[in-house]
Amino acid sequence: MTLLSRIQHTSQKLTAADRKVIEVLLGQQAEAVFLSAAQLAERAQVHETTATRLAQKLGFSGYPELRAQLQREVMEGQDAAARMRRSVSKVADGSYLADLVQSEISALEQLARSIDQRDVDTASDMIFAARRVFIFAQGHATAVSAFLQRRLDRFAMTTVMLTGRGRDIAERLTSLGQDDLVLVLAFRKQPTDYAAIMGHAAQVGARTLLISDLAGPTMTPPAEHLLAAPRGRSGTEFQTPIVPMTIVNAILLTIAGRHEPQIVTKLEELADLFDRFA
Amino acid sequence: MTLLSRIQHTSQKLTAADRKVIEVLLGQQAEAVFLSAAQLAERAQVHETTATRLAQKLGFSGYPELRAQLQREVMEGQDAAARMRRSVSKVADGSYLADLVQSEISALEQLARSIDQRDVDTASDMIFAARRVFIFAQGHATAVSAFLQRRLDRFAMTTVMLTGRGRDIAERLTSLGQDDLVLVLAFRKQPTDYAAIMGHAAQVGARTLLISDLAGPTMTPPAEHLLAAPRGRSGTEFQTPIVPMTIVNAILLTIAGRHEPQIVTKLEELADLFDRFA
DNA sequence: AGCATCATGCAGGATATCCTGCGAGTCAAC
DNA sequence: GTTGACTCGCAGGATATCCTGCATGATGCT
Repeated sequence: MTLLSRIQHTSQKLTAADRKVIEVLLGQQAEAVFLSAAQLAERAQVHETTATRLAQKLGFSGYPELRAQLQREVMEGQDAAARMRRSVSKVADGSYLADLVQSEISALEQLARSIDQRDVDTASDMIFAARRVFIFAQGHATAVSAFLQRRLDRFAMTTVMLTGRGRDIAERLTSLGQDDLVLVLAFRKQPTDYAAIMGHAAQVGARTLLISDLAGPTMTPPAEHLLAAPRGRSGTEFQTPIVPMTIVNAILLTIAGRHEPQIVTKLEELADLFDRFA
Repeated sequence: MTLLSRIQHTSQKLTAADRKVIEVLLGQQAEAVFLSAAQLAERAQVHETTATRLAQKLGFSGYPELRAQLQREVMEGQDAAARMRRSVSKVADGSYLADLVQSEISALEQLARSIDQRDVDTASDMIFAARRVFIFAQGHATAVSAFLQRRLDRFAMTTVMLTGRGRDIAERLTSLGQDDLVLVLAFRKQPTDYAAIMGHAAQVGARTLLISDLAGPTMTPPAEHLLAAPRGRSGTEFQTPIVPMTIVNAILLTIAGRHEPQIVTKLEELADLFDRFA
């Protein structure tokens, strides 16, 4: 039973003080969900007791239950995606494709909420300004890094892949200088060589950019700039590279958009090159 | 100071248990704002104490302060999300990220309409039944194929990558037999070697599967089974691998789901299962 | 192996939050 | 004016929530 219907159902027995409380409760829902009985009462200019008794009048065992109900309602109201997800999984059970699409969509919605365009701008500028871009990725992240590298090459940027282990990376890192950028793609947990690479970058004055998921903020040492968003299905381990892939695409689009003149001509030159080979 | 920046700033001092808590905190923000220290700790599978101490490490006087900070940020974030959703129509404000997310979402919705789960089932069975899977991909499709190969390897399947040009491919194709499957990832236009590969496969009796976009139906000779969906942003030069990537993920999920003792319907349960393979 | 350092869990106390018995005040009916 | 019904606030107890000292165990270094 919804809070509103409970209120209507009990409206005859409500006092003036009760109505004051309800006014705050419904009028400031977004904040009210966090308030204790005393805080709520203070906003409504009534005594704390009134809050407790109102909750009981409305059929709850006490104030905390009332608040929990309000929390549920507010969350559902705002999470339209959740509502959709429920109905879909109910209709199309056994359809992995439909389920997957649904969860990817909500992951993308979450992405838009997690990262601001300004952060993307910063990342784009860092890449565009770099003399060379060293891309570090391991495991599943290589799928994203391969894509990124191809695109940056198209933009006529110089990229260096850091894919192997220890030694291989160290060798390729020797030339790293202060005009270069180290771009790390890492998910789930901090890669073994992460600290060493970041440490070296800091030492030679290279800039650092980390694209990650929830593990991003915990990696140490921290990168100069971080783009991180949860990769779908909070709590579960099932995660696809869709979200980081989209982050990368947003960066690429931004580079293209903000530096259109240069990029476009590079692409045209490339088209000529292709023609000559074909 | 934002919670995220505090986490980054303190990342050196964070323990494994701390990270678990942070994962829940950020991954399930919407719900975490309501949880008590004990409830949060339970979700993160750590002791309540950890929550308290994490809050102090991050510079709060205690857990309640941390939660209050999270509440503030979530509330602001929701305002921001609402603002963004409202201004989605006018993309001119330079928010490439928001625009991109929006178009990816509609591309995914289109995908769910274009491909039926039964087609995914067929593809999954073909892959699972194959002795070896030969994966052919070129250009941007390699990003997807690399991902697919990694996953199939985790399923303990035998994969062979066909990536190079002409000669390289021919050499690796010599062993192709009738128990094998040729899986082609190709977008935009038919790759140069496509016809040769498909021809050879037909000759030796190998099965063929094509994952593609709008160009798929026009490729000749046709593959035995085709999974194709438009990749959004029709007409634009910039196309992302999100849709084919999601097709591949659906296939992988289906394989995992159909060949596991227990029949699982929920994606949550599948996630665990999938993780066991991954 | 031995030691130091640190992370983690436990137990108990401190605090915040909530509930309830009691009484003062208000109002209307008689 | 008295009574009764009701609202509201207070105070104290009950409970939930949180914090901290201590012990244990893990880890790493010498």
